[in-house]
Amino acid sequence: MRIYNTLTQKKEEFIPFEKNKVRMYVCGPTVYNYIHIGNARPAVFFDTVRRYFEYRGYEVNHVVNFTDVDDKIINRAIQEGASPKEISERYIKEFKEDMKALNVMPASHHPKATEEIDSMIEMIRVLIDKGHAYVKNNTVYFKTRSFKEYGKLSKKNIDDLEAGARIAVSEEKDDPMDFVLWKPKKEGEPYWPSPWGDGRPGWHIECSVMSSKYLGEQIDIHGGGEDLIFPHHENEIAQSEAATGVEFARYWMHNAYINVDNKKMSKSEGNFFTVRDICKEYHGQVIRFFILNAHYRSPLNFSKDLVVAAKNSLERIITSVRQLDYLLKNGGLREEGLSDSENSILHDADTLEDKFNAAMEDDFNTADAIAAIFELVKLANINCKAENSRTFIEAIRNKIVTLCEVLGIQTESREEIIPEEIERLIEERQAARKNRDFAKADQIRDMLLEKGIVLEDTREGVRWRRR
RNA sequence: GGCGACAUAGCCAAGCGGUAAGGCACGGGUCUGCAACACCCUGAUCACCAGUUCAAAUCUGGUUGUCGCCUCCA
Repeated sequence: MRIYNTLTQKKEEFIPFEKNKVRMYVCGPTVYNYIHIGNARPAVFFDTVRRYFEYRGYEVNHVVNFTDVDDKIINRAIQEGASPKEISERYIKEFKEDMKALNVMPASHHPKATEEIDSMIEMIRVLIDKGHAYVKNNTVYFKTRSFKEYGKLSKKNIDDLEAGARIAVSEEKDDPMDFVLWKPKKEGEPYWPSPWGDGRPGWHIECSVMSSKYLGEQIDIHGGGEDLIFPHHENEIAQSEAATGVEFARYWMHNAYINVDNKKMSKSEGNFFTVRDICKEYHGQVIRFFILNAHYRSPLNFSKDLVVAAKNSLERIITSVRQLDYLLKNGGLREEGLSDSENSILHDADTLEDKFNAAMEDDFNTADAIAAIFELVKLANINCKAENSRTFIEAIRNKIVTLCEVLGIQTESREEIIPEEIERLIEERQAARKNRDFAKADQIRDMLLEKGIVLEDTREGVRWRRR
């Protein structure tokens, strides 16, 4: 298994701290709004990473935090006349709903920043004790220059940063690059007591703390969007390694953005599409498929046309599985074992499975993995007939379904039982067709189409599906 | 100014030194009463220039263009 590590800018062999176990932390959302399609990318991608590891027999401890105290949440609360807690709780709920639509499994742990304040205070205290942080006016700052390796992830050096700094230099800080670990309370904002006065934690300290609490001081993989590299992840490294003295995370994985018109999409730009809105028109599976169809480190453009293309593309896989299910149910398949030619085809299918695995082993090349699935689909479409053996059809079908499932793509027919009404109409239409009463046959087909039922006359009989 | 990424057929997208995966769309055909599904056929020398090499989309240098980080942000 090879993973591209932002830290070394190279693909590296994955060697976990503990054999067959993966400790993975992925920065989660600040919960003040519905998530947009760009936020969906890391969620879907790292969920796929987790699924792949599990498929390969690893035990994955996957942590995704909720940043539930933050300026944006507070602003939103003021706007809506609600409390920050109401806002964050509402959007945590909505986030989980979107995850469900995208078929993203709940993480092993979903810690909330506001429930980990004690641990944050503890870590800040350690940093002060070790001389990596200082207090001024009830504010605690991290002393960036005290951490010699600062900049090792983002490949920046402090002097360059200061030269190009665009922020007004706070006269309070010893150095412009120092960042806040604890900030004092402001009127009307949530606060917690601390040795440095009432206040709340800075953003970066949250992740350092939640990561070490749920995964230990050292983790295998730390993930997130590439915009988090600096300053967020750089600061996390500084805090964690300054506090513990050991390497924080071995593999840093960052996904590229989803763009609109080749421009970054972000909440602050306002050029974004929420997952919720897209799901009104397209199944969450389509979005998931759209995301996985490109390599996670390549920028991906979003547009309706591209989603439609993804939908049609995914439909091809689903149709194939539906046909196989149809054969298994209605095909009158041979019950004896495999013929020589079937064995040979199954061998080809195994080769494609190997291709799928090799693609995933190579830094999670989901695009290549999907290509392997399509080749498998073609193999099935060409070779799977009613004359085949049940064992054969089942083997092919299960292979496609399993590989799709590794990517979190569901192919199972949603409806197993044909409602009697539809079944009756299909029979009626078949009778009409037999009598060459095509007008009546078409009338029934149109009627069902209006109800969202598409009929397909195959050699093995009539198949139907929902639009 | 510093750091980084990218440029492959109409579109999306793999490729990581050995002679261009896969998908969508278009067109032609087979199947079908018609349709849908499926199948077959059809398409690129990889932004440009120079170099390294027996061999480059893949390595090096340069040019052009696009984007991102350096400020909350997936």
